[in-house]
Amino acid sequence: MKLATWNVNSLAIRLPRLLQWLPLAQPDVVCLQETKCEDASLHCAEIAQVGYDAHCSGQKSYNGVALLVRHGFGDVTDVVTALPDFPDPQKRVIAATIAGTRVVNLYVPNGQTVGSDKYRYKLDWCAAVTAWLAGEVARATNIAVAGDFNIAPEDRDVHDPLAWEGQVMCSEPERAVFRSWQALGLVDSFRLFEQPPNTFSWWDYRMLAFPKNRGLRIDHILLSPSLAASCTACHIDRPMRKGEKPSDHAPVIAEIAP
DNA sequence: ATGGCTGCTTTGAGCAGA
Repeated sequence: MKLATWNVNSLAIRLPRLLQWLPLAQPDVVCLQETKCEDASLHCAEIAQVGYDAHCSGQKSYNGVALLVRHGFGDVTDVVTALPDFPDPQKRVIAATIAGTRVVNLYVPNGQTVGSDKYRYKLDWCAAVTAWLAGEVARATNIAVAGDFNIAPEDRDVHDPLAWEGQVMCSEPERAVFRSWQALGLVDSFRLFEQPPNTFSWWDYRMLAFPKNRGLRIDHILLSPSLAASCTACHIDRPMRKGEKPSDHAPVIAEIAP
């Protein structure tokens, strides 16, 4: 399975790029975040034309997640679009069993600033995810948890660790969340392999951050031990951040042998 | 030191993102 995650920052704006990219990258499963559109506006027809079925949990203007599955890849069952015991109008999660692999797609809240109400919401939301994932991991041998985590797990995932020390996305409570998901047995697929230093998945639109490579690695694909054992590659599709109308995030792509 | 961009909004200046 070729599994990708990409925060598109508006599907409506990014649709041409998505439709170009799918046939080139040829992922089997894609986790999209920040679709920013209701389910009826997901352009399923155009996506189907390039060979993908879409399953989504969307809302107008903000948030929204979708799972794209390549035609013929396998059955899609047990679709879930909400966290149990955490009522939330914000659409940030979709999970499905795809060809026997449980795929969980997360758009973790941004958190704004440490100590803010939004930061509290981020930590509470993540705690609800942790409790839910424990059950998901126990039930499924093959499980992948992918998405925009809005957490840079280590200093090497940050262009300027001193400037970011203790800031949102790098704070200790957020990094503890990431480690608690690892403690469930999930493995950071990116770190299974030798990677170039200063490889990031997000760059601010401002401050010439991308040309200066002032970014963070906040988009992740975690794999159960079974999937990690057959994972042959993981990379960040940096060129997707270039050119006309890029998202501020680049896709992360993991390849898992059958 | 601040903000610097992009996308959204009952089309406007303001919010949100990270």
